[in-house]
Amino acid sequence: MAQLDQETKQQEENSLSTVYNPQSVEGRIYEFWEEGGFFKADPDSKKPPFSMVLPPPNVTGSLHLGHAWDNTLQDIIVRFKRMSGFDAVWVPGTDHAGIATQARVEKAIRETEGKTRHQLGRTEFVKRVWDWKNEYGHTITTQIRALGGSCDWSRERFTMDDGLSRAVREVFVRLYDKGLIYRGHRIINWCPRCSTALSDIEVEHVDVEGTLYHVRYPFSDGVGEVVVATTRPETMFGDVAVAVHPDDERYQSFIGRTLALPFTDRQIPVIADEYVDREYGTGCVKITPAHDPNDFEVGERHHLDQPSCINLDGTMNSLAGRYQGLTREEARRQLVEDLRGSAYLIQEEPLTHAVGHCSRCQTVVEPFLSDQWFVRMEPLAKPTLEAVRSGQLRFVPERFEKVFVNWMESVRDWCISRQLWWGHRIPAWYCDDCGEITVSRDNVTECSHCRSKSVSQDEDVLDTWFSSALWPFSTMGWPEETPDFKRYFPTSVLATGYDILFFWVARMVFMGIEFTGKVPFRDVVLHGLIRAADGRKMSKSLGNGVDPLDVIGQYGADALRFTIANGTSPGNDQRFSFERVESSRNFINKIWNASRFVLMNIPADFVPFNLSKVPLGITDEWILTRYAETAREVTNHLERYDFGEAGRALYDFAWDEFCDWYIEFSKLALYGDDEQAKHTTQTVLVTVLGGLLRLLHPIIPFVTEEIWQAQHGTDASISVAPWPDAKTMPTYPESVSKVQLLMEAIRAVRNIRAERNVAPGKPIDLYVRARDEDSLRLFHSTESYLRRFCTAQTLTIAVGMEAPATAVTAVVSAGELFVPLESLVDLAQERDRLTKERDRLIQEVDRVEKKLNNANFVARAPEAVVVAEREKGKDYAMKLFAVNERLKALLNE
RNA sequence: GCGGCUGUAGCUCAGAGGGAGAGCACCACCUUGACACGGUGGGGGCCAUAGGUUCGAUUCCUAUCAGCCGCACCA
Repeated sequence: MAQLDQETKQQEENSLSTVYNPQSVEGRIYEFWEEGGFFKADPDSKKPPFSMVLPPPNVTGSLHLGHAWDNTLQDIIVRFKRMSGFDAVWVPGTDHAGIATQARVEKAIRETEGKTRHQLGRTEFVKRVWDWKNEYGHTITTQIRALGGSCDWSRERFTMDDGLSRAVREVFVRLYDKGLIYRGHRIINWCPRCSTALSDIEVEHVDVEGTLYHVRYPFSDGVGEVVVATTRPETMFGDVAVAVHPDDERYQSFIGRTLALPFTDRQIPVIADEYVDREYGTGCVKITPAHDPNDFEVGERHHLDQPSCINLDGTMNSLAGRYQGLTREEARRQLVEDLRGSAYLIQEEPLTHAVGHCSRCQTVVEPFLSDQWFVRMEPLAKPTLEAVRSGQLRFVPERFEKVFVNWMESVRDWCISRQLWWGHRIPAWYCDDCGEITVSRDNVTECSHCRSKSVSQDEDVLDTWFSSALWPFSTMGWPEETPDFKRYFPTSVLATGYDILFFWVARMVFMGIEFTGKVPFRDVVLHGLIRAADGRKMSKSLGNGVDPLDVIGQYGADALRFTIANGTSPGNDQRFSFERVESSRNFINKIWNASRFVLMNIPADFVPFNLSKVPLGITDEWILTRYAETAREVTNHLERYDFGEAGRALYDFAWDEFCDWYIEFSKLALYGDDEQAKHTTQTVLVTVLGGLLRLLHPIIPFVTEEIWQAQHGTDASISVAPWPDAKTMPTYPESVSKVQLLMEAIRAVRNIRAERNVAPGKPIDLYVRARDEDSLRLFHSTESYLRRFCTAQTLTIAVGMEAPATAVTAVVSAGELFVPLESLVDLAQERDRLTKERDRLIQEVDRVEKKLNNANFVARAPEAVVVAEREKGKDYAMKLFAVNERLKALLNE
């Protein structure tokens, strides 16, 4: 045992290990890349530029599979472009993620010191967040490295960097000056738990089982009543009116009368407004302007008060009388009970309705009336829609254009102020003396209107997406006209998940157009969501999340990347399963071992032939052709962002054709006596492997680099090796069809062996009846392959030979193969076999004949299709004839 | 309500106007001088349903059914 261990160890030291071990490779390779500066862009380069920005992840977050997905796709793109001769830059960076980061640091401080942020004070708290960022802010960028991301780290940015913060202020001031940013007293979405305003898209509408309460509001004079229907009775303390439709005949006489609001001493009028739907509920709507956006508008029209009855923390205020201090939920429960008891409540109707929830913490959002900052969207949306319609912005897959346009067309003003401490503070100062607002790029010490020194800055910060929206140009140095900005903006491609199409992509587009006059990227590549193996969303609460770092640790980054890339079909979700990662790992191991084989069979001082100057065998020509075709396909797929298809083409070529067939074919020459043929084969092996590695490199960068190093020494990196250019590669279609015939024959014999339980190693006598002179030449020229792959001790090839007695027959396109068996051939079994084959062929022949007999088909189908169909027909007919002959012979025995 | 996606082998999913594919699983055989994370051979599918376009539809169009996702909501 000890000896064996030692042997294995020695073996590993001497040559590449038989099992690829990513853990011992990937870290070293990434360091090599980073130290070599291979990913650094060069603005002075003569190459054409290609640029991308990384969607900035949360600086204090850690990598999840969604990141892994778009990072992998982006890395594939940028590596492909870099190898294709572009000065490619991929700008990385992180996002300050206002709410998430603040909440996280608050929690940490609460747990360690038992203090709230208010106890620490704003300055101290912000300092703590920076400390946190400095300590944990490298986690995610380290993880992107572990994944193999070929980012230009010298250009790394953070949304709260000085430069980017300057860009934020510049944008704010310019929009304010143009009237595109304003401060307004409006109903916004308020999250009582995060205690901040949210934008419309940060609210998720979830269907909830609720109740429609029918509540009696008596008239003040004691004569009669109206019945209002509401899902939120607790807001009645903020009611200022009850509205009915002006044309509603039932309620004409009510309009203008006064109601006594139950449980209060307040009197509210009945008003008429067309907003009311006569069909819904009772046709009487209580109007609560401070707690409902529609009511707010009704209130504005009728110049009504806007009293709030709920505090920012979600509890009831003094207007709610004895319910003061209760939470919204408790107040509702209590109130409903009291209403029941007091006979105000006349009906409770179950109702499913959509209720807004905070997308971050799932708390029910409170529509709240407050002063907030908004971006006026209409003037920004217009040029954006124009850019999409004119094709300056391309979506992959296309269908997202429609989604994007729909959203843009109906977008409402964007609430950008957040009641947080972590973020870009709004550059607006209020004057205590004249009450005017001063908005400025620089910090303000005196009011620009009245010169008063008594000014104070707005307490709020901006929505994190406000700074993310500037990312493609703020990272390039804007508003300065830096060399990077001039060369790399607008960027070439943006790749991200469709879940942030509105949050991020849309906003980058209109900000880009507004401030640079350009769409910030040409192509938007959108991928879906990674789901758990059972198809459910991965989530913390379900505990079914998979940590990409665990996957990398277990299987290697390449396996994860290959899995994700191969699972990508444009715009669709994919399920993650370890079975698929395993199969990727196996593929990588296959590449590793194929490479080992090639390296083992090439002398250290090997000088390859010039393949255009030496005679090639048909298998050489075949694999070179298939290599060229694969290179062309993969290139096309990558250019169209068809990552899954690219991966599949490579998988099939590498495994089925290069490994299973060519490497096996090559052994004949490698272990043979013909030095010239051996050298040719070695050259082909090296050529195809080298090309294959380069084609694979964007998807699985580590293993391909490791092999490349073993093959070429350590001076250069495959990451900057030239992309295989299919246009310059010769192809040999004739050899391809010949090798196909050869493979068909080999498979047929293997099939006979398997069916007849003839051990693969057991030699047979093989008789080959060639169909014609061409086939005869083919079989003769491939004799050595037939012998080896059929394990034939004797091989007899002829046209028109007599079938040997007691032989099993296989009919192939180039002729018939006879394998005489020592044991008696079971005639019945053989007849069954051939009869099955005959039936299949008859079907095929019928199908083809039907087609060819159809005059319309021959007249209207493309010439090539008709020709191909005729060829097929001939092939089937010949095979059928041969099978029938053989059956006849068997019946005579 | 409006919009979109998905429905193909037991499972997960590709695919393309002209002979149904992969991975995993399954069956049989094989340690053959790169690889058992391997090799060889094999079984398995009216490509959701109904119409239409077409010489030809699993693929394009329409409708239906089923599942999923956005957006908008009348309390």
